[in-house]
Amino acid sequence: MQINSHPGELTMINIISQPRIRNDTMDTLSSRIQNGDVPAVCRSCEARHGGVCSALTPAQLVELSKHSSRRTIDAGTEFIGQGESISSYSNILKGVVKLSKVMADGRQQIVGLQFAPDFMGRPFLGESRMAAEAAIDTEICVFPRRAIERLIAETPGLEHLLHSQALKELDEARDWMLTLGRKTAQEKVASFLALIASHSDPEAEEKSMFELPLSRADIADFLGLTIETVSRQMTKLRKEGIIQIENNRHVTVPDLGRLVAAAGND
Amino acid sequence: MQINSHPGELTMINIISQPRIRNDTMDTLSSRIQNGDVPAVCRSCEARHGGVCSALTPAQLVELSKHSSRRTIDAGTEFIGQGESISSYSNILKGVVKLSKVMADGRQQIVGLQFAPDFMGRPFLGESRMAAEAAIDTEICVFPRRAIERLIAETPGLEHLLHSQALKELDEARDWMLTLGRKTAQEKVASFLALIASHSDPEAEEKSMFELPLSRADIADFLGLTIETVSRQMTKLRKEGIIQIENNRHVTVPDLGRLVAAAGND
DNA sequence: GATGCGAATTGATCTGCATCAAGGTTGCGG
DNA sequence: CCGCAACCTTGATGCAGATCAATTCGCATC
Repeated sequence: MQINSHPGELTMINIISQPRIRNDTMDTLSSRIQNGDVPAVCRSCEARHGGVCSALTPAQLVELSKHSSRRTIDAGTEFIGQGESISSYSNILKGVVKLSKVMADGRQQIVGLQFAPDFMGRPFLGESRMAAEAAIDTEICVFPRRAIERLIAETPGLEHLLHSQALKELDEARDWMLTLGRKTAQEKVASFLALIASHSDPEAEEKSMFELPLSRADIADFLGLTIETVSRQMTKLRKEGIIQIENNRHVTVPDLGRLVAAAGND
Repeated sequence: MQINSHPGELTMINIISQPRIRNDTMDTLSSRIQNGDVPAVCRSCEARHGGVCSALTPAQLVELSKHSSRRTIDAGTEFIGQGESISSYSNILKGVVKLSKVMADGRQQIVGLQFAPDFMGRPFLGESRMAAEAAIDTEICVFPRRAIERLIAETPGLEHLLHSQALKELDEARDWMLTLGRKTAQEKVASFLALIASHSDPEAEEKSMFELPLSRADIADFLGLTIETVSRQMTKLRKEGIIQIENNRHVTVPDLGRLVAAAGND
């Protein structure tokens, strides 16, 4: 296990003494929650609105926050191993996590990308069927397995929320199966870029600019290709004017429509 | 829509008058349910034990059975189209259903296989993101969308059951992503055979015999290959002694261990 | 700016699977 | 028993993407 905990940010208790950040906006968004009762740590937390915590009452938040802790995970560090037993769940607060499977001989496939404020963990199963690794610097809020499972049992809304997320991930996985099984290399790369664009800039209609959260090697593992093929297809898309590449990681898409067409989704 | 309804078997009401089948075994298995209160149609139904209905009380079963109907679907007929709006859910009672996605130019990928007593349908979403087609002759029990959603809201155990199935399907989809993205043609075919073997004969340790529920074309669409490649790899596996092929559809696996090794799962 | 190193690109060649093209098998209706 | 059609197998050839092999780029450190 290679979790990096920054001093003064590891536990909830330490964070409580920090100044609240962006509190005004949060209050606006969460008119239905009584902020006075919500733990201070949670008040500035994104996950309280989109993540698991949005299904909890203030009293439950208080209880859960006693057992949870924030962690910062550096890019490239694996924090759950394939086949490892699971003793905790977590919420992604910031960053991107890749879920991957490895074969005995080392062949690897990324089977999912998770963004904030996704919930991570496989409920009702003792061990992880894949590895989780931070693709870029990432912050998560970790809950002990026991606490979450108790909350699920007593809060139907929470199970509904996790069920919805599982269905969303299932839809994504099946979309990706079509990409892996039937698309050409160019379509695969375009599909990946379209996926990232839609996540980093959900309401963009035409133009989009973003930082790729994955290296070429990661992209290859996500698309079932090699690094070289990914690179060639990126240059091909660039020469066709569908994308512009600044710093290897920074991509501009002048016309999302053309990108989506190149991805084979017409 | 091409649903084939056999006269006398279409509605619950007609079935009520039929003799009960395998009633003794059923009673043994379901000691916790008062059979006297359970609708007669449901008493001989497999899905009452493994499927959605196992989470319902006898009173709920009675209510649901009033709105549900049995249907027989011939092999090869599509009964839900991609992008079609969903007005019902169903339980598979018998048979195999393939879920597939098609691209605009006709390329197709099977993204899931469902066996009895799986639940079919995408809760909380108005339209289907893929097509459903019977791979072999199949029987389903159809419930109106409204009825199921009402039951979910009032029965936490039902949502838990559907959540568990969604997680199971997600695990399967991700396993298949590894197969599609990183395995060779031979490993793909071996993986498919191993999958079918495990479904048709779950507790077999060494030897297994089964009927393939899919044609070569379907297998190709499931594996992201062509018919020809599937056929070649089947003969290759046969010549290597890993499988025996009787009638194109009937396969014998003398040593499951060797098959699993050929599938790349060591 | 020079140095060094991992990451990315680019080029040459190879190969696994697709594609194209015949046959062979099975089963059904006349 | 024959002929047709759907399905499967087998063979010959082509090509997309893998593999092998240099560069080149980006960026941090001195």
